[in-house]
Amino acid sequence: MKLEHSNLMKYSFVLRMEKLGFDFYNRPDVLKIARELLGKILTTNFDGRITSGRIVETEAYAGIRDRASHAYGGRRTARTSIMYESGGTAYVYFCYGIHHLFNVVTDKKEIPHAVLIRALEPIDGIDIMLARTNKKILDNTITRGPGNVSKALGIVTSHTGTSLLGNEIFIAKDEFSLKKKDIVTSPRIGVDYAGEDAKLHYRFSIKDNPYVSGKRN
DNA sequence: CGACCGATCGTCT
DNA sequence: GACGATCGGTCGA
Repeated sequence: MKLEHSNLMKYSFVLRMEKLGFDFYNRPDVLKIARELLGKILTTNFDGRITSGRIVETEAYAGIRDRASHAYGGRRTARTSIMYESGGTAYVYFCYGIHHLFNVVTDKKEIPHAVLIRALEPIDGIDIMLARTNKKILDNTITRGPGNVSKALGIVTSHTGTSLLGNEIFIAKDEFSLKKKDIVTSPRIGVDYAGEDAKLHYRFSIKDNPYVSGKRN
């Protein structure tokens, strides 16, 4: 696939950045937080290797009442216990034997809400991302889908439990903002096992952004 | 395009 | 022992 650079990079500029703090994450409405995370900048800095991208797709997982959530019914295992930490913690788990999926834990301690980061538009460290993903040229698959996001940013399951208030993995806001009409909601991907909850519009994405996963926005 | 399929392994039952 | 909060490739219309 060949794309014009200008078409591929719609939101790759950065204005004044400010790291999101404890108060952003420790709020009860996970749907609101998932929506607000659109347009924010996710950065990883592992040994000075900095990669970042603007978040263009998220999914909310609403704790013990949500059949699609790993914490449904209050389920608490060695893996999912991280979800019960306070907001602003990374929950990373291994999926399908291949992918490391990155989630942001939200709400106060003991309330296991989380937001899955599903897609980014790359900003910094594109050369590093290309190396990590074994790609030669930049296209819109490099950070499209949650498995690819983690691969490009170097996030693996050992990062589960990392505080997002630190300097290794964090999310920042800048002066970028979205209008309501720029945000699309839809059912979550790959949660057919969740019965009625699979139909909920808990997925949020930026309209027409080429990095959003799935078929057509 | 859409449907299908194989890869691959940690986690939980 | 079964099953994924996935991805990328292939095949056929």
